[in-house]
Amino acid sequence: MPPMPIQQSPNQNHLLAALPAAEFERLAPHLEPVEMLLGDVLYESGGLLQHVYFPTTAILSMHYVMENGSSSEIAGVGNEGMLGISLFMGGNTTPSRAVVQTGGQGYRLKAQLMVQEFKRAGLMQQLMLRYTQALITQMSQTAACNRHHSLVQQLCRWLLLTLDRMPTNELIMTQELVASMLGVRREGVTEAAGKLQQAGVIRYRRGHITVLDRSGLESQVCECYAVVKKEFARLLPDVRQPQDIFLPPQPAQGEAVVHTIDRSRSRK
Amino acid sequence: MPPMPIQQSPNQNHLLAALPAAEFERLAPHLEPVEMLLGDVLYESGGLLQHVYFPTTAILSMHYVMENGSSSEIAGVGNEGMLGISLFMGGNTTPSRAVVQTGGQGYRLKAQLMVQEFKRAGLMQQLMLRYTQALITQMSQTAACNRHHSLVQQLCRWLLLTLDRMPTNELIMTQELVASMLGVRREGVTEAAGKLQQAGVIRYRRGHITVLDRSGLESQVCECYAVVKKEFARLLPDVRQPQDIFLPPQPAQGEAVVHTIDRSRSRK
DNA sequence: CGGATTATGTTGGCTAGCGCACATACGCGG
DNA sequence: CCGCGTATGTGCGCTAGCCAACATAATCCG
Repeated sequence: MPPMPIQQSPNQNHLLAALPAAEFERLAPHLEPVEMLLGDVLYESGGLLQHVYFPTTAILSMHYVMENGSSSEIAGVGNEGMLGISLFMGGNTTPSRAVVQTGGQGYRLKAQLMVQEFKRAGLMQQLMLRYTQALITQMSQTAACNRHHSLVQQLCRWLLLTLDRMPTNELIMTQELVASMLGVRREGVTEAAGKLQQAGVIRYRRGHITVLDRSGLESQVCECYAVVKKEFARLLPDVRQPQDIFLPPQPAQGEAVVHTIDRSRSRK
Repeated sequence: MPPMPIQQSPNQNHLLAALPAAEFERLAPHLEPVEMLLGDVLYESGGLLQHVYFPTTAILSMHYVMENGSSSEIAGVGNEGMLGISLFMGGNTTPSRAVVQTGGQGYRLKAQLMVQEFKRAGLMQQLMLRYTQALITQMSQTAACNRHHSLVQQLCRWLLLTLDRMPTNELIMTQELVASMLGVRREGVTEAAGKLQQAGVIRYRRGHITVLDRSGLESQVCECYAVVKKEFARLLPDVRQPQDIFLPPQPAQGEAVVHTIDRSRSRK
């Protein structure tokens, strides 16, 4: 069937929704609704950014492709955020590329208008900067997670983050694709997903992954998911939050820390 | 011997040096020279930022410490950059901690003054945002590198990045410390460093690592180093660049590494 | 309906890096 | 100049995840 033009509204994107009326009105006429298909490349590595994107139902993904062909996701962008921060950060390009991870809708805004609005130094600017800060947390957490946690844990993290950006609990996505997101082999994903299916947490068939038991994911995921969620909640509190946020027993921030650089990685 | 008060000047920091005269003059009276000792913790995870730091001879490091005690460097900050971006990005804290990786001098600026200056939306702001963008590249490249490259390659990358921030070619640093930076075992570093020493590229003794042959490092390092360097050069071209820059076949010059520090919270 | 395409399952061998448990030796401080 | 504290060297078993080469099966499409 043809892609039916589903109704969407800009305020399905949390950042747009959080804009004060005045700023929103100024932008609204220029928000161009776009349909994005799975696999579409929105930014090529090193290319100039023509638009910024505010997904509503689509999910986007920033990638880095290495010389040897392997790739890793750097960060994902759903209706909680936007794609194209490097525009107002000063470079007009990024060394990463951006692709559509889940087909759907969104809005885009011409680069020049975005920069213009940013330079007004209003709430829009503040919002964008805070979002960027949250994105930085997500990226650095991913770096640490890549290093220290198992594939299954990382898969759980990725599924939860993706789930939070979705209206349903079914991802349209091959294991191959998931593998390229996590930067691992497809077989590795098959194995990890197999374990989760065995545990009754997910079910999958050709190109579809359905989450049956969200709390099952939460019980296996590493701390990284909660850290990212918490930081988003802290930085963008006024922004509508996904239904259920996973925040374990965590009492407060300001944990017991050692005084010098951690020298005993094996101290449990 | 006592730590002799070595002469330093704010323009030894590339970001400060790149400020237009007017903005620099405004800030100068408030730049407070500080001596930072190896191991000092400038920001604790989740703590409030009291100052931003502009290293001149010191090298700082942003870390993330995981629940199981293992840790990874997220980004380093030397005289090419500053510590404390989350201040003007909107959060007043970061989930990461910042420590002194190489003792030395620098300047710090009270948080409030920094924010004030940033809000003037002058060149200072632009500079800070560009720096942040470069930092993002460094972080995401690290994430990908963690995933796809060997320990030796990563060690080379780290050594080169650190070298670029140093006046000499000798790091005061134990293998244990390097290990905690890279997020690997100490024994792994011993092995990797052993290989490099065997190849005549470095020499080390108890707590000292001397780089004998920079080009040797460059020939073994992965692409990640060049990507980061190139991005810094692109985003901060007006900023004074370190002496020798590694950019293989590339015509353009490029170099500048970013780091941020703040010792406000725990001072020994 | 049937064949081509593509996603997933499986297997075996391989290696990097982990964890642990030491041995050794450097060099600072008394 | 001696000695202890700590940085470094090594060895061994182990495991996660890699690489390659398939077998099987679901879906698309003619």
